[in-house]
Amino acid sequence: METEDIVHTPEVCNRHVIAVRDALYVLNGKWKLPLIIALSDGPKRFNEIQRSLVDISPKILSKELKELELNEFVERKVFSTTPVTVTYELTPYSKTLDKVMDELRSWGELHRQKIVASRKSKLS
Amino acid sequence: METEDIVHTPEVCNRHVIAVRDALYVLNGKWKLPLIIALSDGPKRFNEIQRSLVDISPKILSKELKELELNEFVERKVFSTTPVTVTYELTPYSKTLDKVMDELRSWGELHRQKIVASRKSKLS
DNA sequence: CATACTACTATCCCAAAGGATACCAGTATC
DNA sequence: GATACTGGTATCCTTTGGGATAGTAGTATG
Repeated sequence: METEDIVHTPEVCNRHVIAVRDALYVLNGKWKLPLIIALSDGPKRFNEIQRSLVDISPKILSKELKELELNEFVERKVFSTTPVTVTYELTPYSKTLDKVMDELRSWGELHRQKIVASRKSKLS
Repeated sequence: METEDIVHTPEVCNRHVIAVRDALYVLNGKWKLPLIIALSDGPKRFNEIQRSLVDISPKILSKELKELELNEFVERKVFSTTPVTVTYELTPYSKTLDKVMDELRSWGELHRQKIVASRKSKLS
């Protein structure tokens, strides 16, 4: 049942390439995932995010948040306090990324272990 | 059982960010995944790959193949025919990416559908 | 003897990503 | 009146990714 009866026509491969690229296009860049993870324990304000992700400049943070908003991973809420406060929080749609993130995370851990192990064996 | 008893300490989040970044670091760029998919139906020679991935220049192809080799996704084999031929093929380790790729692919398809749907609703 | 094939490398160039710094309006605080 | 807070923008700069083009050594083929 789990056997690989995959057909390797150029068309099928091409669809796969496109789908995977679509996914990576949305997730790539230096800050998208750190941002999503930073927001995963609740809404945060602009300056709060900037403080928790050390070394991100306001220009970059602004740009990344806009992109996350466009992709509907993040909702921006404005409160008319004085001064105005703005919060950013994850949308329900962002939860559809959970399995992708889990796989990326566990594979990333596996790969790091492998790298470390192969470094050691080369020091033999 | 599937409930989210995730602890959101900065340390845990940080480990997650690092692992996910490690994974994306290996997969990103314009050509890594097309290359892996291109090799998924068997070994290919350098010029064969270049012909099947239209528009990749030899410099880029060479660089990408070296990186894939470093990460042990691809094995390079030299045959002393005349002229020398070189083949590239996926390693068993590259199969550890299967689940990641599947998740990325299916999420990419989901996301594309969402984009298309939301475009339509905005044309209302 | 010229051309084509093998697998590349070298050089130069352009565009995009990312970052540093200064600045904006408005209000509150010292 | 100076400073600090809110959430950003504007400008300039550097780094990185990627691409175009030409060239390499050695052999074979016309």
